[in-house]
Amino acid sequence: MANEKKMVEAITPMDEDFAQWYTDVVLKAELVDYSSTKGFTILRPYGYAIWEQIQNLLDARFKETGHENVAMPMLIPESLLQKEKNHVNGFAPEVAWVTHGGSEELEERLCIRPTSETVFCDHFSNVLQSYRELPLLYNQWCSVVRWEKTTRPFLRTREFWWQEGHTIHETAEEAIAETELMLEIYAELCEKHLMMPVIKGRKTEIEKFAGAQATYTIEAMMHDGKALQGGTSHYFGDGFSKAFDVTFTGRDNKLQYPFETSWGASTRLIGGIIMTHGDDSGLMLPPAVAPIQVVIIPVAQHKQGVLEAARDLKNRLAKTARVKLDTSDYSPGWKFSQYEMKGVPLRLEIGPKDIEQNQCVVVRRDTREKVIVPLEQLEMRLPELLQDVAEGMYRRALENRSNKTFTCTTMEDIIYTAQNKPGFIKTMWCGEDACEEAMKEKAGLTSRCIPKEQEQIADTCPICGKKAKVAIYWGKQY
RNA sequence: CGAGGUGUGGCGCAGUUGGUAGCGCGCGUGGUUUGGGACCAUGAGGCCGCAGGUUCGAACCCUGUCACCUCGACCA
Repeated sequence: MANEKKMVEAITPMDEDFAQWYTDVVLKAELVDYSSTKGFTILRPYGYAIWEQIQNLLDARFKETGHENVAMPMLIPESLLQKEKNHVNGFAPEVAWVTHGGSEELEERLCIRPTSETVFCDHFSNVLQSYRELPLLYNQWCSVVRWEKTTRPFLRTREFWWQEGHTIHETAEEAIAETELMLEIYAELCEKHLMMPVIKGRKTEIEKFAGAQATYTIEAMMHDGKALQGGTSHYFGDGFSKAFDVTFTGRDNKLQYPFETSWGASTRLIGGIIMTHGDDSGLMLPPAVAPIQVVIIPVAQHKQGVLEAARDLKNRLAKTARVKLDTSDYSPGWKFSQYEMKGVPLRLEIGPKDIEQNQCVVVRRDTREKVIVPLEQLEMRLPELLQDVAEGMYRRALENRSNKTFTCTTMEDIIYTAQNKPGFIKTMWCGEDACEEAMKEKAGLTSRCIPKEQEQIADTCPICGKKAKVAIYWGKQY
């Protein structure tokens, strides 16, 4: 009977069907809703609030490192998009076009930005005069459109929200340093705030961004062993500058081309949080980005003094954490489940028994451990407990990644592992495109990244047998 | 874009040999409850995805079409 009731809103167990589990969590935690436009989703208040937390953390770091926010047009003339040929080839299959203004057909069709390198370059070419103005360190928060064939909330939608940084520098060294700095900032966001361990590395020629000289990435592993790219940082050299004729007068009074970077992180990170930390009870949010860090649930709230005590706690603790008090008429048990589903890191229960003893019960979302805390100690204990939850989340995520990372030195081993054990496969690689393509055909794996932290696993490439150049991660990606 | 599947109140579903739609959850109202998804009473809510066709009669049969989901190929 009680079971029947549970079934109604139950989340599909992860091990039964991970994809369905994901969809259930996303909808039941009220993060997104589908819209009437295929492939476009609505970020609901709770989902958007998580994004705002991520924005705040990233934006602060961008500002600290000298970047300025700007807003660029969302429509790009076709001729502009065509200027860099690798770039346009990479994006052409997935751009949406505006062909009419009102009832008038446009002379030149306009693409809805899939990314804004071209617009930034065009602008840079208009404003840049002298080396004295460099570097220009710009960022914008916006949404972009890519006409994906199949879509999933957060992971692959036709419109997604992100930030895209675009910078130009006087020298290649400076631009490369910028690319690396931004990758570090993304890694720091993931590791310190989202509690997602990531592998920093470089993309192969095949996997790199259209038009880039080098693409850097942070790769995280989801609970099911698949990879998710958490952010990318590209070094363009002067390729775009030349294509868009961005020039400045150098120190030597000669016309020069600046060196350029771009970097981005998107709402896909939220998908990463869900699939890294979630469990069969639903979402589990890292305290740093949880819109509600502590939910206060009064028990027997109609009894004398309970609501007053709960309100008092809420007011007091508002300075310590993001606190919500739920005084709705649902039963406490219902609220417990509800906020677990929504991933709130800590739950604070206060009822008549607690009030009598001047204490409350705090329950961790990650372990469900109950801690009795004297009311006067809350300001001290809550931050500690939030920290404990965060560390526990990181530890479990790291453990999952370790358990699902396999080192292979032969093709047989790679194929067997790829077919039987979801996760990352680490091997040596000769650096040839042909071997990378063979990996896809034979093992169904794509390269994730050439990790920054290199190690010598073997001397030869397991695919062709020739001398190996680097260690590389393979996997299946979202 | 290939292969498969599903469209019936907000959600999940039932609907027999064709006879004009029902259940659970949720939602509203009143009351009793409250330490792991409470209970009683009462109420609102449905062009059966859409368009044709067959038939005296279609949620059900036929044709077409659209949307969504899953799996592949492509991507943050």
